[in-house]
Amino acid sequence: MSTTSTPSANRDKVLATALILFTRKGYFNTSMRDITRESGVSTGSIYHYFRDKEGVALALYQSLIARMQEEFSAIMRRHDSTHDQCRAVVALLFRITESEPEVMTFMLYVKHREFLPEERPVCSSAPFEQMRAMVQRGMERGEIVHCDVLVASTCLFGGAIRMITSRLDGIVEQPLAHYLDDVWACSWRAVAAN
Amino acid sequence: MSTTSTPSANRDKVLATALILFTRKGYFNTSMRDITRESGVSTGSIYHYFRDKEGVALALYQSLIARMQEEFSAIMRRHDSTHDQCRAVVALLFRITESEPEVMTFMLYVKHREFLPEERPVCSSAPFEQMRAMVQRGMERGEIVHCDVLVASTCLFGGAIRMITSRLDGIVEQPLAHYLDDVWACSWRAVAAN
DNA sequence: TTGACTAGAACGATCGTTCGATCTATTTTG
DNA sequence: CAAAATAGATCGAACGATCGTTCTAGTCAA
Repeated sequence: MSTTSTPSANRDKVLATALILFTRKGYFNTSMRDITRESGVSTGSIYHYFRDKEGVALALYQSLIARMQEEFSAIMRRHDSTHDQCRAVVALLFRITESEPEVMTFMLYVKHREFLPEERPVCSSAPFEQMRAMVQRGMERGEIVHCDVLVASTCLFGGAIRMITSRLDGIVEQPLAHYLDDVWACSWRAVAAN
Repeated sequence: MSTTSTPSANRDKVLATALILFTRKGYFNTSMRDITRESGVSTGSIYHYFRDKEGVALALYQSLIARMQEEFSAIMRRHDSTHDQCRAVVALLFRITESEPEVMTFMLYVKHREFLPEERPVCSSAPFEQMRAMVQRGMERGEIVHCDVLVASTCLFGGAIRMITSRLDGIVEQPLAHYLDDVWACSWRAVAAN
């Protein structure tokens, strides 16, 4: 099967399937046989593209991190003030949570340490550092109250991020867009300079 | 029947060992053999006290939830205003994070759904509902700005909770007590009525 | 004697991974 | 240009390791 249209079509199929299964059932509850069955790609092919099961998870993780990093960079280019940048970040995260919940689940809600022991925690990945950089700059500009950068960015984004995990948990019933204005009002008030 | 339990020392030893191993290596990376080796309790004894591996995790989870529920109830009894209650909650969580990081890790940072599929998510467990109840009451009293209760409690505690997970991740280097005042200032400002 | 508890060898299932065979498309050779 | 050679993909049966759990036997207190 799978008349190779592009050489790496199967590679992408494996990654897409892994994202679904890893987020739905968890990494350890997903066997390689599950991935071959759901993706239609044979064991041999998977091991041709990836070193092992961990390699699949790693490739997935890095591709999602990279994507997020690009989107954040675009936001930083598009908006000037820290206020607008950070609000755009929250809006983006809310949007992705609704349209691609698996992506958000894998980024925020999966405990990577358990199956990617080499990898640093998500919180120290590039996108999170970009968020801290925005806050840092906002502090220098006087937009954000002067205090520890870690504290400020944690408080600024903490509410929104917990809102996302609550939504992924099914605690929040309405689409996140419905809460965006309220959440942002609270979040910004927490760190606004005046 | 059910005589007042003089709970077997071995049962507690298993739970204590499981807490350490589950949080250090993860549930799926911890084998029953690991638990027998580290606890010194034989396989047969473990299966005498617990139905299966999941039963160990479940007992652990429920005991920690119950303990937290009690501590929160004590806080609600001890303090009057919502402001003081919620601040005491954050202070307590920060304190536990430092003195018993495994407890906090297991409560906040472990993805229970993967090995306790029957259990509801942490966010809808009793302690989290207590937190929401405090906020609700604060809103009725006029201490907290009137908006969706879920939004308010998420924003009020979101920063602190993310601070905890960051600390558990090793991103935050100072003991959490060092940040308590700043974090609480931000958190309360996010939802304070005036 | 009974029943709660301890012990650890053994079992069956399942897992991640390997391996040799086969197919296909591209490149090299005669 | 045709044929042969090479390299990249694909496939799935089979392997060895490890897992959670069971089972039988034994201990000890009441």
